Amino acid sequence: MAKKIAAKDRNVTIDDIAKAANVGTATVSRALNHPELLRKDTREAVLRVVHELGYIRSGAAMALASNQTFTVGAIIPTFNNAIFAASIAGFENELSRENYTLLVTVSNFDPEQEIKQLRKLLERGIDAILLIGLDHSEQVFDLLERSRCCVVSIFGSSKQSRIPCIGFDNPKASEAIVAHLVSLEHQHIGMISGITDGNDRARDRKNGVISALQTHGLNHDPSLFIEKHYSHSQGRQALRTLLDQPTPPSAVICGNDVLAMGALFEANSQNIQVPQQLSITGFDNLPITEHLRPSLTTIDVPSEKMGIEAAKSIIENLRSGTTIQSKLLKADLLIRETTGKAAP
Amino acid sequence: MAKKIAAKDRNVTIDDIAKAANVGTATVSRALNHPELLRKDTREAVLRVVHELGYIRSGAAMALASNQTFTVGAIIPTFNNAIFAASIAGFENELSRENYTLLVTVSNFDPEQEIKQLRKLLERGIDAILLIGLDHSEQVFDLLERSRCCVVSIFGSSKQSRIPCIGFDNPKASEAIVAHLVSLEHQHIGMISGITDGNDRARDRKNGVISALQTHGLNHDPSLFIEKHYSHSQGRQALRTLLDQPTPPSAVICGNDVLAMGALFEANSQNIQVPQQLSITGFDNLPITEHLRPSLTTIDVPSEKMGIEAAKSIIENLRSGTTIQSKLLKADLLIRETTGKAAP
DNA sequence: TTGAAAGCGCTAACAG
DNA sequence: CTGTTAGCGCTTTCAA
Repeated sequence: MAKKIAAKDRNVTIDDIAKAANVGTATVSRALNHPELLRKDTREAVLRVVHELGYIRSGAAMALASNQTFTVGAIIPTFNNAIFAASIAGFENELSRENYTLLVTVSNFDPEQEIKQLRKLLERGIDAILLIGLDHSEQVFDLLERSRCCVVSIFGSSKQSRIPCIGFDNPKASEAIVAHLVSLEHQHIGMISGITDGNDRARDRKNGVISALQTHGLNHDPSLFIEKHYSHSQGRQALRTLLDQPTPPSAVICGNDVLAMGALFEANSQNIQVPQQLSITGFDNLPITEHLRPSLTTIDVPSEKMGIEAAKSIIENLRSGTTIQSKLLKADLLIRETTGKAAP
Repeated sequence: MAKKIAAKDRNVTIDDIAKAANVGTATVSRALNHPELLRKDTREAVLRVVHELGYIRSGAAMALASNQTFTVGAIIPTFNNAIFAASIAGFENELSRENYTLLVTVSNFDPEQEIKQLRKLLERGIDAILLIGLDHSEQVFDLLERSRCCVVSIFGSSKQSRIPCIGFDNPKASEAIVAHLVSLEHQHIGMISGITDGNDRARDRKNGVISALQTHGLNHDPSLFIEKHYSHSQGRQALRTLLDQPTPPSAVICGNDVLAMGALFEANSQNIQVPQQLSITGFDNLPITEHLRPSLTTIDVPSEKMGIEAAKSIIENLRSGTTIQSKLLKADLLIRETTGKAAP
């Protein structure tokens, strides 16, 4: 009796299907994975039983036997920035269409966390993994190599990355911003950058600005370059600091849109006219930035597209073993209302 | 030769460890899962070898043998709304701390998609699952029941849900909004609601408004109630429609902050003074809403907290089999600057 | 405290 | 075209 309950309680397995359909387990497996190998009636008979019994395959058993999980991992710095959400959305959507599932973890911009999360993902079993940017600890590269797991990185811009990278040219984008501001006759340019330590994107953006400044024969005043964590309030605070300088900047370049919005909100609060008294630029083109008043001049980062392309590359690699090619997408300057002629 | 390469190419398994450490596989397993059962020196010896060989356990094999995956699934409507991102962030964070991993999929507000995704998650193998809201197709409940998978839903407010639910009282929040507007002497109140079909949260919020209107003896004018998909532009468009009515509302209640921001942006564009000429309310309290000018009056939805609580309940259930208790968190009205006295 | 060995449910040779 | 069967790498009795 107890036994019977236990038996009923057990999940339906491939053996149950095989028995009920009067075929071997291999045939059931084929009906599900390689239907074209079966005679039409056998296939249909098996599939009918599968439906009748509400059979759900065991991913664990499949993974163990076939050595693939149809699962792809991702480690993102945070969920609290719409830019990563957009990439993950594109990534998930594309994976899902090909019947892959997404395992997501968050590193909180912490290298140690990233190692831990990677180890966990590898242990769980993944066929491929998505990483953000190019700055990763040696252990990460090590684990990746030893596990021979397919990897793709997005958001980065290095041409000589150790892992395939679908990104865009961060420094070039920075240069476009500087060129734009210079064309508006700004001479005194400041920057609210993200924390550059361990963050290649933030570093690339900042260095791009600095080198462009030099290119245009402008002075790079370190006291006008502030690094902040990405948040509205940090952006606000940074702008306050900048405005407190002996000679405040006439234009502020921000490391991303969140910081830029913070700066813009602060300017609003202080009744500083943007762009008449102060120009502000962002980076990312979050959906909301076009609706702000004034709307934000920013870089149109292809966040969703990077996710989609990354997924496509991964799937192709998994299917046919083609090595993944790095790709540089374009990220154009979007001139909107927060930038204007420098006050005389 | 080829054989040797193949051998080297193979992943390190528990057998390799057992052999290298001169113990049985059971001992290795114990060293990793129940270290307290081993003598100190045996344990340490095994662990040393584990590190030396860079051993990574096979999640598939573990799952197959132990019938648990240490993986939890989640199906969210979309990544394109910071509110879900916040919940997922809290959820992931909490799971991660207990060494669980998160499998995320997106339904795009489509019941068919949800079924497909659930089936996929179940097949991949999950120990528990997080769902948004209480509206789910019969098949979802069916699958859940048959798989005996631990479930929790967040964001919903029904007291008599079929699945445990960690949410808040949506109708009550709506009532608070109406009461607030009434106290400001608004008599002509409109609403830009989310699409209510298949969305219990949107429905609860809308119905909450309608019934509160009645409670306060106000007329519910259906032409002032519009349903829109959640996006800034839909919010803008809806406000335009509302303002085109013969007698436009003096206050507009929005189904969420995204719609509210859209309405606010539209009002800004049309140079309509908020709140002097028009009051607007949101729902969710997205981080950005406090920085807008005017800042948005909205409902402080405990999005992250719901994620955290859900994760805690799940983990407790998985560990000790305690059934999950539904919980109603509070979601208070946050009176900010977009609401004011009705124009006379 | 440890080891041997029987599965877990599926895939993929191999054989027919 | 289909069935038999040997694993996949781990957990977990059961015995020692």
